[in-house]
Amino acid sequence: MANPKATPQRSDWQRNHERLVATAAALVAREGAQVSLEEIAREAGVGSATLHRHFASRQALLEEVFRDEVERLRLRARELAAGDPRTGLVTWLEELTISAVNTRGLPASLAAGAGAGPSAGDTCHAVMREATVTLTDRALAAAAVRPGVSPDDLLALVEAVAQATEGDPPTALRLLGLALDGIRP
Amino acid sequence: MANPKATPQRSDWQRNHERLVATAAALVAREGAQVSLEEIAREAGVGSATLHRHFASRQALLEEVFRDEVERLRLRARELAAGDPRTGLVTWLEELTISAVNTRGLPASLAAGAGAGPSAGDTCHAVMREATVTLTDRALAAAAVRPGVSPDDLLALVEAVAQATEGDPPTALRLLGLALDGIRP
DNA sequence: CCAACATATGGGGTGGCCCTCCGGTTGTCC
DNA sequence: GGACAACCGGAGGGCCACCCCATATGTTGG
Repeated sequence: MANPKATPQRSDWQRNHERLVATAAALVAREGAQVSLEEIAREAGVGSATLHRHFASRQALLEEVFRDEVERLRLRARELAAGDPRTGLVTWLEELTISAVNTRGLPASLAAGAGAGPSAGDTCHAVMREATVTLTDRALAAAAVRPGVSPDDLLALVEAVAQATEGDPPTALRLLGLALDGIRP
Repeated sequence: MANPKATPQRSDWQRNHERLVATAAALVAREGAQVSLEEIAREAGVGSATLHRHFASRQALLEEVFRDEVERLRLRARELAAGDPRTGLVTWLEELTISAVNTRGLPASLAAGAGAGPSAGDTCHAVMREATVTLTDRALAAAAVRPGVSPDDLLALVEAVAQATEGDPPTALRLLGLALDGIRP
Protein backbone atom coordinates (compact mmCIF):
# COMPACT_ATOMS: atom_id res chain seq x y z
CA MET A 1 0.00 0.00 0.00
CA ALA A 2 2.89 2.36 0.60
CA ASN A 3 4.19 4.18 -2.39
CA PRO A 4 7.54 2.77 -3.49
CA LYS A 5 9.24 5.43 -5.55
CA ALA A 6 10.41 2.77 -7.99
CA THR A 7 7.03 2.64 -9.76
CA PRO A 8 5.45 6.08 -9.86
CA GLN A 9 1.67 5.89 -9.80
CA ARG A 10 -0.58 7.29 -12.45
CA SER A 11 -1.34 10.96 -12.24
CA ASP A 12 -4.97 10.47 -11.20
CA TRP A 13 -3.80 8.18 -8.44
CA GLN A 14 -1.59 10.90 -7.04
CA ARG A 15 -4.27 13.53 -7.44
CA ASN A 16 -6.81 11.49 -5.55
CA HIS A 17 -4.28 10.58 -2.92
CA GLU A 18 -3.53 14.20 -2.17
CA ARG A 19 -7.18 15.12 -2.25
CA LEU A 20 -7.95 12.39 0.25
CA VAL A 21 -5.21 13.36 2.67
CA ALA A 22 -6.14 17.03 2.50
CA THR A 23 -9.82 16.34 3.00
CA ALA A 24 -9.09 13.93 5.82
CA ALA A 25 -6.91 16.53 7.52
CA ALA A 26 -9.72 19.06 7.41
CA LEU A 27 -12.38 16.67 8.65
CA VAL A 28 -10.22 15.13 11.36
CA ALA A 29 -9.38 18.61 12.63
CA ARG A 30 -13.05 19.43 12.79
CA GLU A 31 -14.57 16.15 13.99
CA GLY A 32 -11.80 14.06 15.50
CA ALA A 33 -10.00 10.87 14.57
CA GLN A 34 -13.11 8.76 14.18
CA VAL A 35 -14.68 10.66 11.31
CA SER A 36 -16.58 8.54 8.87
CA LEU A 37 -14.28 7.35 6.11
CA GLU A 38 -17.19 7.55 3.72
CA GLU A 39 -17.62 11.20 4.55
CA ILE A 40 -13.98 11.81 3.77
CA ALA A 41 -14.35 10.05 0.43
CA ARG A 42 -17.57 11.91 -0.34
CA GLU A 43 -16.05 15.28 0.54
CA ALA A 44 -12.97 14.48 -1.51
CA GLY A 45 -15.16 13.59 -4.49
CA VAL A 46 -14.02 9.99 -4.85
CA GLY A 47 -15.73 6.67 -4.28
CA SER A 48 -15.27 4.99 -0.95
CA ALA A 49 -13.61 2.06 -2.68
CA THR A 50 -10.86 4.41 -3.82
CA LEU A 51 -10.20 5.54 -0.29
CA HIS A 52 -9.88 1.94 0.87
CA ARG A 53 -7.59 1.15 -2.03
CA HIS A 54 -5.30 4.03 -1.11
CA PHE A 55 -5.27 3.40 2.62
CA ALA A 56 -5.42 -0.06 4.10
CA SER A 57 -6.75 1.25 7.38
CA ARG A 58 -7.91 4.38 9.11
CA GLN A 59 -4.57 4.42 10.89
CA ALA A 60 -2.69 4.43 7.58
CA LEU A 61 -4.63 7.50 6.52
CA LEU A 62 -4.01 9.26 9.82
CA GLU A 63 -0.30 8.57 9.56
CA GLU A 64 -0.21 10.58 6.36
CA VAL A 65 -2.45 13.29 7.70
CA PHE A 66 -0.06 13.92 10.57
CA ARG A 67 3.13 13.41 8.61
CA ASP A 68 3.97 17.13 8.46
CA GLU A 69 3.30 17.83 12.11
CA VAL A 70 5.36 14.80 13.09
CA GLU A 71 8.19 15.98 10.89
CA ARG A 72 8.02 19.40 12.49
CA LEU A 73 8.30 17.81 15.92
CA ARG A 74 11.16 15.62 14.79
CA LEU A 75 13.15 18.66 13.70
CA ARG A 76 12.33 20.40 16.94
CA ALA A 77 13.74 17.43 18.85
CA ARG A 78 16.93 17.76 16.81
CA GLU A 79 17.25 21.36 17.93
CA LEU A 80 16.62 20.52 21.54
CA ALA A 81 19.27 17.83 21.43
CA ALA A 82 21.86 20.58 21.09
CA GLY A 83 21.06 22.39 24.34
CA ASP A 84 20.87 21.55 28.02
CA PRO A 85 20.01 17.86 28.53
CA ARG A 86 17.53 18.42 31.36
CA THR A 87 15.54 21.31 29.90
CA GLY A 88 15.86 19.74 26.48
CA LEU A 89 14.01 16.65 27.59
CA VAL A 90 11.44 18.55 29.62
CA THR A 91 10.78 21.04 26.85
CA TRP A 92 10.46 18.21 24.36
CA LEU A 93 7.89 16.40 26.45
CA GLU A 94 5.97 19.61 27.00
CA GLU A 95 5.93 20.60 23.37
CA LEU A 96 5.02 17.10 22.30
CA THR A 97 2.16 17.15 24.75
CA ILE A 98 0.95 20.53 23.58
CA SER A 99 1.08 19.50 19.96
CA ALA A 100 -0.76 16.26 20.64
CA VAL A 101 -3.43 17.90 22.73
CA ASN A 102 -4.00 20.65 20.20
CA THR A 103 -3.97 18.46 17.12
CA ARG A 104 -7.26 16.65 16.95
CA GLY A 105 -6.76 12.96 16.29
CA LEU A 106 -3.02 12.94 16.86
CA PRO A 107 -3.19 11.32 20.32
CA ALA A 108 -5.29 8.49 18.93
CA SER A 109 -2.87 8.03 16.07
CA LEU A 110 0.16 7.99 18.39
CA ALA A 111 -1.48 5.56 20.75
CA ALA A 112 -2.48 3.26 17.92
CA GLY A 113 1.11 3.01 16.79
CA ALA A 114 2.34 2.30 20.31
CA GLY A 115 1.05 -1.24 20.54
CA ALA A 116 2.43 -2.29 17.18
CA GLY A 117 5.94 -3.01 18.37
CA PRO A 118 8.92 -1.89 16.27
CA SER A 119 7.49 -3.38 13.08
CA ALA A 120 6.91 -0.37 10.83
CA GLY A 121 9.55 2.28 11.26
CA ASP A 122 7.76 5.24 9.77
CA THR A 123 4.72 5.47 12.00
CA CYS A 124 4.06 8.65 13.93
CA HIS A 125 4.71 6.78 17.13
CA ALA A 126 8.02 5.37 15.94
CA VAL A 127 9.33 8.81 15.02
CA MET A 128 8.30 10.30 18.34
CA ARG A 129 9.82 7.35 20.09
CA GLU A 130 13.17 7.81 18.45
CA ALA A 131 13.25 11.48 19.39
CA THR A 132 12.28 10.68 22.95
CA VAL A 133 14.90 7.96 23.26
CA THR A 134 17.62 10.30 22.08
CA LEU A 135 16.71 13.10 24.44
CA THR A 136 16.15 10.77 27.37
CA ASP A 137 19.47 9.03 26.88
CA ARG A 138 21.21 12.38 26.79
CA ALA A 139 19.53 13.40 30.02
CA LEU A 140 20.39 10.08 31.64
CA ALA A 141 24.00 10.35 30.57
CA ALA A 142 24.20 13.83 32.08
CA ALA A 143 22.60 12.54 35.28
CA ALA A 144 19.90 15.13 34.71
CA VAL A 145 17.14 12.69 35.50
CA ARG A 146 16.73 9.87 37.98
CA PRO A 147 18.35 6.68 36.69
CA GLY A 148 15.94 4.00 35.56
CA VAL A 149 13.63 6.39 33.79
CA SER A 150 12.61 4.81 30.52
CA PRO A 151 11.92 6.82 27.37
CA ASP A 152 9.15 4.39 26.49
CA ASP A 153 7.48 5.08 29.80
CA LEU A 154 7.81 8.82 29.31
CA LEU A 155 6.31 8.61 25.86
CA ALA A 156 3.52 6.33 27.06
CA LEU A 157 2.75 8.81 29.80
CA VAL A 158 2.65 11.74 27.40
CA GLU A 159 0.42 9.79 25.03
CA ALA A 160 -1.86 8.75 27.86
CA VAL A 161 -2.18 12.32 29.12
CA ALA A 162 -2.69 13.69 25.63
CA GLN A 163 -5.40 11.21 24.82
CA ALA A 164 -7.19 11.77 28.11
CA THR A 165 -7.13 15.56 27.91
CA GLU A 166 -7.57 16.11 24.18
CA GLY A 167 -8.38 19.75 23.57
CA ASP A 168 -7.50 20.97 27.06
CA PRO A 169 -3.84 22.09 27.05
CA PRO A 170 -3.79 23.59 30.57
CA THR A 171 -4.93 20.33 32.15
CA ALA A 172 -2.56 18.34 29.97
CA LEU A 173 0.37 20.43 31.13
CA ARG A 174 -0.68 20.18 34.77
CA LEU A 175 -0.82 16.40 34.54
CA LEU A 176 2.48 16.27 32.70
CA GLY A 177 4.02 18.51 35.37
CA LEU A 178 2.82 16.15 38.05
CA ALA A 179 4.60 13.34 36.29
CA LEU A 180 7.74 15.27 35.43
CA ASP A 181 8.51 16.12 39.01
CA GLY A 182 9.26 12.45 39.32
CA ILE A 183 12.34 12.55 37.14
CA ARG A 184 14.62 14.53 39.42
CA PRO A 185 17.84 12.65 40.19
CA MET B 1 -34.09 5.34 33.89
CA ALA B 2 -32.82 4.52 37.36
CA ASN B 3 -34.98 2.28 39.48
CA PRO B 4 -36.80 4.30 42.11
CA LYS B 5 -37.71 1.86 44.88
CA ALA B 6 -41.11 3.54 45.17
CA THR B 7 -42.56 1.74 42.13
CA PRO B 8 -41.09 -1.74 41.83
CA GLN B 9 -40.97 -2.91 38.24
CA ARG B 10 -42.71 -5.94 36.95
CA SER B 11 -40.99 -9.25 37.51
CA ASP B 12 -40.05 -9.77 33.87
CA TRP B 13 -38.53 -6.33 33.83
CA GLN B 14 -36.30 -7.22 36.74
CA ARG B 15 -35.42 -10.60 35.28
CA ASN B 16 -34.39 -9.09 31.96
CA HIS B 17 -32.49 -6.32 33.69
CA GLU B 18 -30.38 -8.78 35.65
CA ARG B 19 -29.87 -10.95 32.60
CA LEU B 20 -28.68 -7.96 30.62
CA VAL B 21 -26.22 -6.75 33.24
CA ALA B 22 -24.83 -10.25 33.76
CA THR B 23 -24.46 -10.87 30.04
CA ALA B 24 -22.92 -7.46 29.52
CA ALA B 25 -20.43 -8.12 32.30
CA ALA B 26 -19.34 -11.35 30.66
CA LEU B 27 -19.03 -9.87 27.18
CA VAL B 28 -17.32 -6.68 28.30
CA ALA B 29 -14.80 -8.76 30.23
CA ARG B 30 -14.12 -10.78 27.12
CA GLU B 31 -14.26 -8.15 24.37
CA GLY B 32 -13.91 -4.74 25.99
CA ALA B 33 -16.15 -1.77 26.57
CA GLN B 34 -17.17 -1.35 22.95
CA VAL B 35 -18.95 -4.67 22.53
CA SER B 36 -21.93 -4.58 20.25
CA LEU B 37 -25.06 -3.79 22.24
CA GLU B 38 -26.99 -6.03 19.88
CA GLU B 39 -24.71 -8.90 20.75
CA ILE B 40 -25.39 -8.35 24.43
CA ALA B 41 -29.13 -8.35 23.80
CA ARG B 42 -28.87 -11.44 21.59
CA GLU B 43 -26.79 -13.32 24.13
CA ALA B 44 -29.16 -12.31 26.91
CA GLY B 45 -32.08 -13.59 24.88
CA VAL B 46 -33.94 -10.29 24.63
CA GLY B 47 -34.68 -7.94 21.77
CA SER B 48 -32.37 -5.02 21.22
CA ALA B 49 -35.24 -2.65 21.90
CA THR B 50 -35.48 -4.03 25.42
CA LEU B 51 -31.83 -3.30 26.06
CA HIS B 52 -32.29 0.27 24.92
CA ARG B 53 -35.39 0.62 27.07
CA HIS B 54 -33.48 -0.51 30.14
CA PHE B 55 -30.35 1.52 29.52
CA ALA B 56 -30.43 4.91 27.92
CA SER B 57 -26.83 4.63 26.81
CA ARG B 58 -23.89 2.28 26.69
CA GLN B 59 -22.46 4.22 29.58
CA ALA B 60 -25.55 3.61 31.70
CA LEU B 61 -25.15 -0.11 31.17
CA LEU B 62 -21.46 -0.02 32.02
CA GLU B 63 -22.19 1.88 35.21
CA GLU B 64 -24.28 -1.04 36.42
CA VAL B 65 -21.83 -3.63 35.22
CA PHE B 66 -19.10 -2.08 37.32
CA ARG B 67 -21.27 -1.18 40.31
CA ASP B 68 -19.93 -4.01 42.48
CA GLU B 69 -16.29 -3.39 41.71
CA VAL B 70 -16.75 0.32 42.33
CA GLU B 71 -18.42 -0.39 45.64
CA ARG B 72 -15.54 -2.67 46.62
CA LEU B 73 -13.09 0.11 45.85
CA ARG B 74 -15.17 2.62 47.77
CA LEU B 75 -15.04 0.46 50.89
CA ARG B 76 -11.33 -0.04 50.40
CA ALA B 77 -10.86 3.72 50.35
CA ARG B 78 -12.75 3.92 53.64
CA GLU B 79 -10.29 1.48 55.17
CA LEU B 80 -7.31 3.36 53.85
CA ALA B 81 -8.64 6.60 55.27
CA ALA B 82 -7.97 5.20 58.72
CA GLY B 83 -4.23 4.64 58.29
CA ASP B 84 -1.21 6.72 57.40
CA PRO B 85 -2.17 9.63 55.14
CA ARG B 86 0.78 9.28 52.78
CA THR B 87 0.70 5.54 52.21
CA GLY B 88 -3.07 5.62 52.28
CA LEU B 89 -3.22 7.90 49.28
CA VAL B 90 -0.46 6.09 47.43
CA THR B 91 -1.95 2.68 48.08
CA TRP B 92 -5.34 3.92 46.99
CA LEU B 93 -4.02 5.23 43.71
CA GLU B 94 -2.12 2.02 43.10
CA GLU B 95 -5.03 -0.23 43.86
CA LEU B 96 -7.39 1.89 41.83
CA THR B 97 -4.98 1.69 38.93
CA ILE B 98 -4.63 -2.07 39.25
CA SER B 99 -8.36 -2.56 39.39
CA ALA B 100 -8.95 -0.32 36.40
CA VAL B 101 -6.24 -1.94 34.33
CA ASN B 102 -7.42 -5.45 35.13
CA THR B 103 -11.10 -4.79 34.66
CA ARG B 104 -11.79 -4.63 30.98
CA GLY B 105 -13.95 -1.62 30.14
CA LEU B 106 -13.61 0.10 33.49
CA PRO B 107 -11.12 2.72 32.32
CA ALA B 108 -13.41 3.70 29.48
CA SER B 109 -16.32 3.91 31.86
CA LEU B 110 -14.40 6.04 34.35
CA ALA B 111 -13.14 8.35 31.64
CA ALA B 112 -16.62 8.73 30.19
CA GLY B 113 -17.94 9.91 33.53
CA ALA B 114 -15.09 12.36 33.96
CA GLY B 115 -16.25 14.89 31.44
CA ALA B 116 -19.82 14.96 32.67
CA GLY B 117 -19.25 17.39 35.51
CA PRO B 118 -20.88 16.84 38.92
CA SER B 119 -24.33 16.25 37.44
CA ALA B 120 -25.13 12.63 38.32
CA GLY B 121 -23.73 11.64 41.69
CA ASP B 122 -23.77 7.90 41.31
CA THR B 123 -21.49 7.41 38.36
CA CYS B 124 -18.39 5.27 38.72
CA HIS B 125 -16.28 8.33 38.21
CA ALA B 126 -18.11 10.34 40.87
CA VAL B 127 -17.60 7.64 43.48
CA MET B 128 -13.92 7.30 42.70
CA ARG B 129 -13.60 11.05 42.76
CA GLU B 130 -15.08 11.35 46.21
CA ALA B 131 -12.74 8.70 47.57
CA THR B 132 -9.76 10.37 45.95
CA VAL B 133 -10.73 13.78 47.27
CA THR B 134 -11.00 12.45 50.80
CA LEU B 135 -7.65 10.70 50.75
CA THR B 136 -5.89 13.55 49.02
CA ASP B 137 -7.23 16.12 51.45
CA ARG B 138 -6.04 14.00 54.33
CA ALA B 139 -2.60 13.74 52.81
CA LEU B 140 -2.49 17.46 52.14
CA ALA B 141 -3.56 18.25 55.69
CA ALA B 142 -0.78 16.05 57.02
CA ALA B 143 1.71 17.72 54.67
CA ALA B 144 2.38 14.28 53.27
CA VAL B 145 2.27 15.52 49.71
CA ARG B 146 3.41 18.66 47.97
CA PRO B 147 0.85 21.45 48.40
CA GLY B 148 -1.13 22.29 45.32
CA VAL B 149 -1.67 18.71 44.28
CA SER B 150 -5.22 18.34 43.10
CA PRO B 151 -7.27 15.17 43.63
CA ASP B 152 -8.90 15.73 40.26
CA ASP B 153 -5.52 15.80 38.60
CA LEU B 154 -4.48 12.63 40.38
CA LEU B 155 -7.64 10.87 39.33
CA ALA B 156 -7.32 12.12 35.77
CA LEU B 157 -3.78 10.82 35.68
CA VAL B 158 -4.79 7.41 37.00
CA GLU B 159 -7.61 7.22 34.49
CA ALA B 160 -5.33 8.28 31.66
CA VAL B 161 -2.73 5.68 32.59
CA ALA B 162 -5.33 2.97 33.07
CA GLN B 163 -6.91 3.64 29.72
CA ALA B 164 -3.60 3.75 27.91
CA THR B 165 -2.26 0.55 29.44
CA GLU B 166 -5.40 -1.53 29.66
CA GLY B 167 -4.48 -5.11 30.41
CA ASP B 168 -0.84 -4.43 31.31
CA PRO B 169 -0.58 -3.91 35.08
CA PRO B 170 3.24 -3.76 35.29
CA THR B 171 3.41 -0.89 32.82
CA ALA B 172 0.50 0.85 34.48
CA LEU B 173 2.24 0.74 37.83
CA ARG B 174 5.53 1.93 36.37
CA LEU B 175 3.80 4.92 34.80
CA LEU B 176 1.91 5.64 38.00
CA GLY B 177 5.15 5.41 39.95
CA LEU B 178 6.71 7.94 37.62
CA ALA B 179 3.90 10.32 38.41
CA LEU B 180 3.73 9.62 42.12
CA ASP B 181 7.30 10.59 42.73
CA GLY B 182 6.11 14.06 41.95
CA ILE B 183 3.96 14.39 45.02
CA ARG B 184 6.67 14.57 47.64
CA PRO B 185 6.53 17.75 49.73
C1' DC C 1 -1.05 10.38 -33.52
C1' DC C 2 -3.25 6.39 -31.98
C1' DA C 3 -4.14 1.83 -30.40
C1' DA C 4 -3.65 -1.51 -26.77
C1' DC C 5 -3.12 -2.35 -22.11
C1' DA C 6 -2.14 -2.00 -17.37
C1' DT C 7 -3.83 0.87 -13.89
C1' DA C 8 -7.29 3.01 -11.47
C1' DT C 9 -12.18 4.23 -10.61
C1' DG C 10 -16.90 4.12 -8.35
C1' DG C 11 -21.68 2.40 -8.05
C1' DG C 12 -23.75 -0.89 -5.74
C1' DG C 13 -23.95 -4.89 -2.68
C1' DT C 14 -23.17 -7.22 1.94
C1' DG C 15 -23.30 -7.38 6.54
C1' DG C 16 -23.12 -5.02 10.81
C1' DC C 17 -24.34 -1.43 14.07
C1' DC C 18 -27.44 1.79 16.86
C1' DC C 19 -31.78 3.22 17.75
C1' DT C 20 -37.04 3.67 17.37
C1' DC C 21 -41.84 2.52 16.22
C1' DC C 22 -45.74 -0.23 16.95
C1' DG C 23 -48.67 -4.36 17.17
C1' DG C 24 -48.79 -7.93 20.26
C1' DT C 25 -48.02 -10.23 24.85
C1' DT C 26 -47.72 -10.77 29.78
C1' DG C 27 -47.78 -9.58 34.66
C1' DT C 28 -50.75 -7.60 38.19
C1' DC C 29 -54.50 -6.04 40.87
C1' DC C 30 -59.11 -5.88 41.88
C1' DG D 1 -60.79 -14.20 35.75
C1' DG D 2 -61.06 -9.91 33.38
C1' DA D 3 -59.19 -5.35 32.33
C1' DC D 4 -55.48 -2.46 32.09
C1' DA D 5 -50.99 -0.80 32.32
C1' DA D 6 -46.43 -2.35 31.73
C1' DC D 7 -43.41 -4.61 28.89
C1' DC D 8 -41.67 -7.12 24.86
C1' DG D 9 -39.36 -7.98 20.29
C1' DG D 10 -39.42 -8.06 15.22
C1' DA D 11 -38.91 -5.07 11.67
C1' DG D 12 -37.14 -1.07 9.55
C1' DG D 13 -34.43 3.39 8.84
C1' DG D 14 -30.13 5.54 8.75
C1' DC D 15 -25.28 5.06 8.89
C1' DC D 16 -20.93 2.71 8.39
C1' DA D 17 -16.67 -0.27 6.74
C1' DC D 18 -15.32 -3.01 3.26
C1' DC D 19 -15.43 -5.59 -1.31
C1' DC D 20 -16.64 -6.95 -6.31
C1' DC D 21 -16.55 -6.10 -11.05
C1' DA D 22 -17.89 -3.63 -15.15
C1' DT D 23 -16.11 0.59 -16.86
C1' DA D 24 -13.07 4.44 -17.83
C1' DT D 25 -8.62 6.65 -18.33
C1' DG D 26 -3.64 7.64 -18.12
C1' DT D 27 0.51 5.81 -20.45
C1' DT D 28 3.51 3.97 -23.72
C1' DG D 29 5.38 1.82 -27.96
C1' DG D 30 4.81 1.81 -32.82
